[in-house]
Amino acid sequence: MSLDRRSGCPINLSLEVFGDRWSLIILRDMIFGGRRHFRELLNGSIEGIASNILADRLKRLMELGMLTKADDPSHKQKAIYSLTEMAITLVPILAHLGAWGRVWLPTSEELSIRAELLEKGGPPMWEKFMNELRHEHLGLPADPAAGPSVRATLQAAYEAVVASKAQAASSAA
Amino acid sequence: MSLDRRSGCPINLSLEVFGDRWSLIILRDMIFGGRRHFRELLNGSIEGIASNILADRLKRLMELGMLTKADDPSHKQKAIYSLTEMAITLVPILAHLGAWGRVWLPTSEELSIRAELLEKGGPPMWEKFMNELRHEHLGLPADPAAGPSVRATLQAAYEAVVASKAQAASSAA
DNA sequence: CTAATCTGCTTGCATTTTGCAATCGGTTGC
DNA sequence: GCAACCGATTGCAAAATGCAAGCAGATTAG
Repeated sequence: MSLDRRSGCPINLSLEVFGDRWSLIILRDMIFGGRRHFRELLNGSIEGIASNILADRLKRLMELGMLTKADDPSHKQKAIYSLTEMAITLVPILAHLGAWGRVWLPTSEELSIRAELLEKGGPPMWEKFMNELRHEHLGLPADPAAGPSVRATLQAAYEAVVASKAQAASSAA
Repeated sequence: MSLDRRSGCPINLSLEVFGDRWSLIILRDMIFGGRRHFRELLNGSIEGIASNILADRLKRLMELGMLTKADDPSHKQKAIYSLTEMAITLVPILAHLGAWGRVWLPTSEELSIRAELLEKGGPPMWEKFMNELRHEHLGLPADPAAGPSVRATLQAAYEAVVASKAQAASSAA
């Protein structure tokens, strides 16, 4: 379940890590959606991952060093998954990927608003976001002068688009 | 053979385009290796793609608008594949992907030197490279004051590492 | 106390995708 | 003429994926 190592090319090896249909989706939901539990990931992703695939990918991502797993102290049956630094440094790649997809692919408006804001925010916003993730997942100290979190900002923008679309739909009816 | 459209999320849609083990490898070989013909791609990639998979992916990438195909005027049986603007704008993503892989994965030295230079060159180098690709693949005018091509620069660095490794091996024997 | 619900998975099975090797009809260089 | 090369295609085995159901233990609502 580790790397095949078809070649030592950095692009090839990166593809061996998340060049499948689900690994990066899981990481996206953890990073941007703040999901930490199995069921949250299972029911939360709009693409509808199957539970056996999710279990397999979580295991694989742990073996590759992208995730860690711990007991949730509040619930003896809950496992809590955390991003490692290796996964947190994917943020710029996800930002670029979102920006590219927004330009060239038939994205939906409400789901691309986050990508748009993240692109406009640029590297400074990505750095701030990565520091917030380090705080949440690695226990590093939070920036005391931080203001609203990047995730909350993106989420608020998403909800505003959803609300304005609902408004437009109801006034049309 | 077009997009499944599991969701309208930009990251998801990007993954549906090149979130498999081969599509991005083919694009890498066209972009960085300058390959334009079926056989070049078949025999050129160190990962060893199978001919049926290559044929399938070329077809798929054409349907998605990432590649075009034309007759090679010098040979009635040769087809020449070209990158579209959509594919050329992947250069920054490939650069980030290479940089990430170089940090976190067991890359080989000779194959990661290109990623290192591309990372050091930053956005200005990426832009120059993209313009060179636009000249090669889209027929846009070349920058008259350009100097050596980015691809040639990267290739020379790769060959220098290979040569120095061969030197070290022979002096050890 | 008890029943329903929730927890992170696992199992069995059908379908789809991939990988491998051989091959094809046509073109080209010698 | 003939070997090498062109972009594929075919047949088949192996692996990955998708789907629905189920599992044992923990928790919670009534």
